[in-house]
Formats: sequence, structure tokens, C-alpha cells
Amino acid sequence: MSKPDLPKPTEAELAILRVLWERGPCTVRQVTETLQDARGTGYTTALKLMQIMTDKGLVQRDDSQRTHIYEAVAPAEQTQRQLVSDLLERAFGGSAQKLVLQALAGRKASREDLAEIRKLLDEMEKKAK
Amino acid sequence: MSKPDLPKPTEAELAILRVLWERGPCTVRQVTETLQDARGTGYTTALKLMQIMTDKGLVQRDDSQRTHIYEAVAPAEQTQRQLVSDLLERAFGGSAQKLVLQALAGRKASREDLAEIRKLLDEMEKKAK
DNA sequence: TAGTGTCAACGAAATTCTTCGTAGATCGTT
DNA sequence: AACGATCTACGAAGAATTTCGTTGACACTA
Repeated sequence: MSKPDLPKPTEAELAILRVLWERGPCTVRQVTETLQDARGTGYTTALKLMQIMTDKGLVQRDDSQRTHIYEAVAPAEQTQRQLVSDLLERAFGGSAQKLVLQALAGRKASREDLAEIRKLLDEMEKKAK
Repeated sequence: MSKPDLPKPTEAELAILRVLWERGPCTVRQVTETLQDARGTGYTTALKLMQIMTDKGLVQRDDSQRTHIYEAVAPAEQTQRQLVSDLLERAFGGSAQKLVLQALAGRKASREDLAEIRKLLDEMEKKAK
């Protein structure tokens, strides 16, 4: 009920969300500056996308000033989980184990990363008692 | 060099690949039957997609018989890894750890799954020594 | 108040992805 | 040979996504 069930962001939308997650509430100008290098996104393109995202409910806008301030509605973790779940179903038939395996395979995961994940497993096991 | 660098399959294409991974080489008819229920994909739609996929190099076709036989070019694991890597970059800024965390979070991963992943970690650590 | 610059809004073009109608070829059966 | 079923090929429509040009509003400054 409290979950508005946001739509899955498109590729370009996700790029914008990442900026908002990282920098916090931003103007279109700020988002454009950040994406200029990475994706070559122009100002009006970013604006249009952010307007669409507002309609979709992915971001919310403070338009009390002339220069509007945009903010991601869902925290990074929530959207990330949604995206992973989606991929899990679409590509792995729901096997989280296989997904994790492929996520780590061929990657020189540092010993620290592995330890970090191990810790996570411990916690999950404890909780799932 | 030996990696032809296949394009990322689209959503509909991935659905077809999954059928080919699971059932092995198939005719358009067989793929359609499998996808009929899950996605309501019609025959000509599947055919068209599979032709496009042939052009892209995602599948290869044996057309020595009147009824062509299609087969996935890349094994499931390779494409899955590609997709996970892609999501890793696009949504997680490259942090495999965060991705794994979100993949397991909120999921009632069975104790067996967790043990399985733990085993994987052991192997990786050994190898990465 | 005229000039300059920044902004949101909007629509339309461009691109990519998906679906399907239609046509023509081939095969097996009668 | 004619019929009906099945197949590939093709093109085009439809939908979703992305890009950008243009316009008018607003604000700062000289």
C-alpha cells in the first residue's frame, strides 16, 4: 500500500537516478554537467527525461523556485533490488545462486570484497535461523 | 580475438535465448509454443526476432532442411555474465559486493543456497590467492 | 528598459524494439 | 495436379525510448 510500485527505469533514466543518488537533490543543469562527459547528454535531453521521470513518479520536483530541484523518490537500494530481481527472473530463471556466481566469476574480487560478502552470508544465516 | 563480442540481447530476445538454452536447438515452432503461454508471443513475431538474432550473431541457424533449426551461439553462462556485468556497471557503479547484497536481500535464500555460495567463495579465494 | 543569459515547456524527429499481416515456396496427401 | 498445412521472407505498423530545436518566461545587469 505504501509501495507505489515504481516502474523500472530505462537506461537513460537510470543514469540520471545514479547522479541523484550520489549528489542528492539536483537541478537539471547539475545533472547535465555530470552526464555530459559520461554519456554526452545534452541539457534539453536531461530535462525532458527528468520531466518524464516526474510523471512516472521516479523523481519528485521542488518547483517553488524558478530553478527546479529534482530528487530521487526511491533510495538507491530499493531500485537496485528491483533491477536485480528483474534480471534474476529474466535471465536466470530465479536462481539467485547462479546470478551471484556469474556476478563474481571472472572478476578479480578483492579479498576484502569476498570477506564482506561472507559477513553478509553470516548475517543472513543468523537471521534466517 | 576469439570473442565475437555479441550485442546485449533485448528483452524479447533474451526470452528466446532462454528457451534455446533450456531445450537446445529448436525450430521457430517449438520456441513459439514455449513462449506462447509465458509471453503470448505469436509465430511470426518469434520468427522475425530469431531472424534478427541471426543477423546479430546471437543465434545460428541450420537451414539445410526446409524447417530451420536455431541454436544459441553463446552458452547461457557467457550471456548471463555479460548481463550481470552490464547491470553491475549501470546500476551499481561496479560494486559487485552491493549487487550480491541486493540479490540476496529480501530473498529467503535457503540454507543450501547460502552454503553453495559459501563454497563458491572458498574456491575463489583459493584461486585468487 | 534594452540586452544577455538561463530556465521550463513542448513537440517533433530519430532510434530502437516488438508485433503482425501478407505473400510466396515447399511438403504431404488425396 | 489440386488442396491444405506449414514454413520463410519481407515490410510496415506500433510502441517505447532518446534526442534536440524552438519558444516564451524570468532574472540579472548595464
